[in-house]
Amino acid sequence: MDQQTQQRIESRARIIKALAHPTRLFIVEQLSHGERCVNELTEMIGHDTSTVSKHLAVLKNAGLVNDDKRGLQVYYTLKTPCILNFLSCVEDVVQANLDEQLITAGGSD
Amino acid sequence: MDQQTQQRIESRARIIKALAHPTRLFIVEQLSHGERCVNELTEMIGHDTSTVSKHLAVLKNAGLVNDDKRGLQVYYTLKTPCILNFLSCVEDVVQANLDEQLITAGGSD
DNA sequence: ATATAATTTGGCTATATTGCCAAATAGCCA
DNA sequence: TGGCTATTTGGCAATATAGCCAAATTATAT
Repeated sequence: MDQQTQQRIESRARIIKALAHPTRLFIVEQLSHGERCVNELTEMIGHDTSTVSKHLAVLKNAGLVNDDKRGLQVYYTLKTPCILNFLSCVEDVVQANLDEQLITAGGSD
Repeated sequence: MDQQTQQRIESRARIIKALAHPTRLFIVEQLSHGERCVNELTEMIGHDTSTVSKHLAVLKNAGLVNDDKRGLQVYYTLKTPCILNFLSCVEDVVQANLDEQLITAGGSD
């Protein structure tokens, strides 16, 4: 594997990693409905504000969200709507896995 | 956040997590060109066979690949082609990030 | 200036992940 | 059976991640 391939793959992995956490997926889903400030997200998520803030920092670092400070609040928005298509693909996999489990469970043993 | 939402999101995160590693992304990319056995992948990746085998187990557990033992080899195939669309979206984000860095680097300071 | 509210940062512990080595397993062939 | 090859499994050490609390930062209003 040449170095260019390596780097390309690592860039991608960094972004996917940023999405690979339930809380951050939830945030992305919320932002797909419009901007949200840290406080709103924190209330929905039920973790410490600092934890939510750190998750947002991860998403921002990956280039997935933008932040916009207005007054005391910082409003976050989704930067890349195509992420949502990605998520619907992931949902297909979830469904396929469930179907398979049904088949496995229902099959002869 | 109700329990159903929680579970849905965790299912998704599990799958995304399986993709969130350079080696596993590389494997998925290779499999998009056709089936590969563990040995072939190991040679390309340059890690221990056991390491590659464990990465493959992660992908399999997430329902992303199938394995098929034929003789001594185990051949792995991609189970969900839509994953590739997902990756092309990720690539868009990579590009957007790069572009932004160029702008930032070139901007006035 | 002070008080208050929203957010971020630093620091800590607990847990999870990665990669290696060694050993176990599975299939083929003599 | 015994040897050989491909793959998986177990176990360990190093590193990364997540969450909490406390403290710092930023903006508003009195």
